[in-house]
Amino acid sequence: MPPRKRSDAVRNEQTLLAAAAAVFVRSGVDAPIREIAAEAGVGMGTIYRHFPTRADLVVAVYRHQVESCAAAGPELLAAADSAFVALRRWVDLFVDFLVTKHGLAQALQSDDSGFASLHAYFLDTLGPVCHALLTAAADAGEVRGDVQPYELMRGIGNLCIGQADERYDPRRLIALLLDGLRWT
Amino acid sequence: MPPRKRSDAVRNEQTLLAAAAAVFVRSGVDAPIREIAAEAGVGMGTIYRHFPTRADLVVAVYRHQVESCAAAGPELLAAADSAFVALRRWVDLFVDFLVTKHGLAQALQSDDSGFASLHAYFLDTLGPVCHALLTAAADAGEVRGDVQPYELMRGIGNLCIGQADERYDPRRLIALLLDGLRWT
DNA sequence: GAACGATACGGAGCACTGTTCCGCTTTGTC
DNA sequence: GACAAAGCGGAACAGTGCTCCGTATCGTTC
Repeated sequence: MPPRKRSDAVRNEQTLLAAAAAVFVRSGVDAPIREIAAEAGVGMGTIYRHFPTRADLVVAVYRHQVESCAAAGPELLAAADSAFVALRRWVDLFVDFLVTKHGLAQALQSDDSGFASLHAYFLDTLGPVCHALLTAAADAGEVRGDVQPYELMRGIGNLCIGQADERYDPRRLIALLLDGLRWT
Repeated sequence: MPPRKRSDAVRNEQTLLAAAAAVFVRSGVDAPIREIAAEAGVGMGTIYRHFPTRADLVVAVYRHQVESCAAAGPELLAAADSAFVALRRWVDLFVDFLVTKHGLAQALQSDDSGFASLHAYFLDTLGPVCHALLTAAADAGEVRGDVQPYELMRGIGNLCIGQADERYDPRRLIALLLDGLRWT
């Protein structure tokens, strides 16, 4: 069996998660590693030891929220009158999550190697949920059946990139996209 | 009247444009300034003197193509049977332009100060064209009338971000978006 | 074609960031 | 208390944007 972790390591990991969460809010998920290290009061080596890539840190910080979003999918499907409504509500949750995390949508598309596994994590966790909603809506004849979960999620993520202002509300365009999904 | 420009300055500006075009193809519009300088065989100071910000260089390299895209708008409107078809064709041109310039769509959304004026240039040049197409289609009752050119262009630009592959074709989602535009 | 002021050039230098690496410290155990 | 293993800190290196100024080149004037 693996040896128990040292108490200082456990403590530092928690400290780091809290610090990263605070810094992400303040400076976005692209914040300099040094800034997170300073916020946590640890050295940079400590961050890299616990979270070898930036994606690991981002995933750790947002894991609960992502999983909660994943869990909401089946619930919405069971509760809503139509599968399309469930899909729309789930997309709302997804969008709410993305737009409140500065730079996260951008990071999801970044080809920066430090973010490589972020893409994969989101896809693995939320992809099946999106697939279920999409399939249900397609089976009910509420949306066309030739759209894949991957492209829908990526499209939605892309539409969330950039600072929203009074001239650009990602939700408006995403609503348009979902309308386009329906039989024409 | 302003004094004539020095011949070496004129020559260098042309050399730089050619070099930048080549490097943008190879390494994207985010390529290091040093790489462009090396390609052109000039010092970095020379680049910054001619093109103070990266956006200036990008605009200079792509000016002709952007203007040609802008010019196509009215022509398509005059030639096509319906305003919606004209809009769709124009969007195709816009998308073709964006997806063939690695990193350009990303740059358009970047809040990096070096790209700040790029956004403005695209908006100034293509915004009115998009507005005309959108208005014509709305007047013909072919699309809803509550969508602004800015949000449409930005949405399309966003959908073009990231490497297209067999799982993600920006054109598919943009077609969906345009379909959503017709929904009343 | 020589001299000269204006213009432009080159690249060293600074600031900032990601990432690695290794000597030092802390922890848990005996 | 002593010891090995685990963990820590931050100096150091590499890549990049951008500035600044000594030097080189150009165009003009005589």
